[in-house]
Amino acid sequence: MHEFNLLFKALKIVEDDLKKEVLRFGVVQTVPKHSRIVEQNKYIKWLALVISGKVRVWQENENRQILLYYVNPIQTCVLSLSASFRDYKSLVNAETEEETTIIKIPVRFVTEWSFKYKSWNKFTTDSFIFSYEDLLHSYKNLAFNKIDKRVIDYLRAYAKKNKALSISLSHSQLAKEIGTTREVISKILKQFELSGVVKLKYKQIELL
Amino acid sequence: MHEFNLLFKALKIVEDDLKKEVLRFGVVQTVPKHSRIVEQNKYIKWLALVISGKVRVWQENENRQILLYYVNPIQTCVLSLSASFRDYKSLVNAETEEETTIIKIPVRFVTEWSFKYKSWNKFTTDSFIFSYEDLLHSYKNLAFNKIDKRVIDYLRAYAKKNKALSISLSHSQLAKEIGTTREVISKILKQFELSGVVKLKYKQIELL
DNA sequence: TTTCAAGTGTATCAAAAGGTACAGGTTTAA
DNA sequence: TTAAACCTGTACCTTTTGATACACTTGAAA
Repeated sequence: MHEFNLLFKALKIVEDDLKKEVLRFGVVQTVPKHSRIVEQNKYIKWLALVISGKVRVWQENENRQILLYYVNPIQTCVLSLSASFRDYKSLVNAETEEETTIIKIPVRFVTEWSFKYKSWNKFTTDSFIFSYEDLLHSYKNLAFNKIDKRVIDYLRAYAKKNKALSISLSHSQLAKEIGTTREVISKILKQFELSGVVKLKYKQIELL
Repeated sequence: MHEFNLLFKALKIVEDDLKKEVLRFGVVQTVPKHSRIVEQNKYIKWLALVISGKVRVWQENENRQILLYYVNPIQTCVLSLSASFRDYKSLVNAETEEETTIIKIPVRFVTEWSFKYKSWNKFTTDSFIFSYEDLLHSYKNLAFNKIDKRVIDYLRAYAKKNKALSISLSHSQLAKEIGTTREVISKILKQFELSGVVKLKYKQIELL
C-alpha cells in the first residue's frame, strides 16, 4: 500500500490505531485527466486527499469563472474538509488537471479522528489555516491589484512552482484563472512582450 | 463572572475542567470605542473573544482599505485564532467599533484545549469553517459583482443584521467598506435614490 | 450665533476593463 | 491535404471606475 504509506509520512501519522482506521476505511482511486470530482451544489460524501496529480478548484458565475486554488500532493481541498465537518453542499467545482490518485475517506470519520488522534487534528487545523491565508491573499490581490499585475504575479508564481520559465497556457485558460476575458489577456501579454518582460509563442509564455 | 458564563453558554462549554482553565487564564477586558486591538504585522499573544460590542477587521494597502468582516458577540476573530495555532504575525487590522468587552486567552492554551476538550475543538473548527465560507462569499462577490450591486448587497445585509431599514453611515465610511472612493459611492447612492430604492439623508441611508 | 470641519452633489476628464468583430495562424484528425 | 476547431492579434467602441475640482449643506462646538 504505497499510497497509504506516502500519506502517513506526509501527514506525520504515527498512531497505529489511526493507521489501521485509514487503511480500513480509505479507498485509493485513480482518476483520469479532466474529470470533475466535485460539483457546485452537490453533497460531499468523501474527503479526498490528493496523493499524486493535481486538482483545480474554482467558482463560477454564469460565463465567468475564477480560480480558487490548486490541490497538490499531499493536500486536501479545504472545502471538502469543511464540508466533512457538517453535512454540506459544495460551494465550488473541482476537476483533475492531470491523472490524479486520491485517497477517499468517508466524511463521518474526519470529525471523529480530529478529536481522537493528534496528528489528524493537526492536519485538519493546518489545512484550515493554510487555506484561509491563501484565500485571504487572493482576496487582497483581487481587491488592490490591476489585472496586469495579477497576470504577471500569476505567471511568476506558476514558473516558480514548476521550476521552469516557460508556461504552457493559452490566453483563454489564463483568462479563466484570473477571472477576465481572453482579449484583455491578449492585450496585456502583448504589452509585456513589447516591454521585454515575456516572449510569446503558440500556447506558451516565456518569462525573460 | 457574568462574562464567563455568557461565554460558556454560547460556546456550549460543559466540561468543568475547561471552565476552570478558562476562568484561571482568561482575562476580561473592556476596550473603548475606536481602539486598535490588532495591528498588521504585529505578533498576536492573545486570542480575543468578543463578549459584547463589535470589532471591525480589515486589510489595507496604501490609501485603500477593504473590510474583511466584523466580529460580533460571541465570536472570535478567525485570524487571531489561526495565529494562535502558530506563532504568527497578524495579516490584518482590527479596531473596536463601539465599546467592546473581550475575554483574552493566551495563545498557548488555544491549541492545547482543542485536543483536550470537545467543546473547544468544536468551537475552533466551527470558527474556521464559518470564516472560510464568509471570506469565500466576499471573494466571489468581489470577483463577479459591480460596485453598485455590492453596495446594495452591503446595505441590505447591514439592515438585516441591525433589524432596521435605516443605515447610519457616511458615504466615505461606506466607500471604505466596499473598497472604493467616496465619489463613486455618492454617484451610486444618488442613482439608487432616483430609482426609488433608497432615501438619502445626512449621514444616513434609508432602504425603501 | 457664528464658525468650521465633515459630509454631499456633480461635472469633467482619464484610465481600466469589457464586448464585438474579424483576420489570420496552428494543430489535429478525418 | 483539407476541414474544423482552437488560438492569437488587433481595431474600435462602451461601460465602469477612479481622479480632480469645486460648490453647497449640515451639525456640532466655540
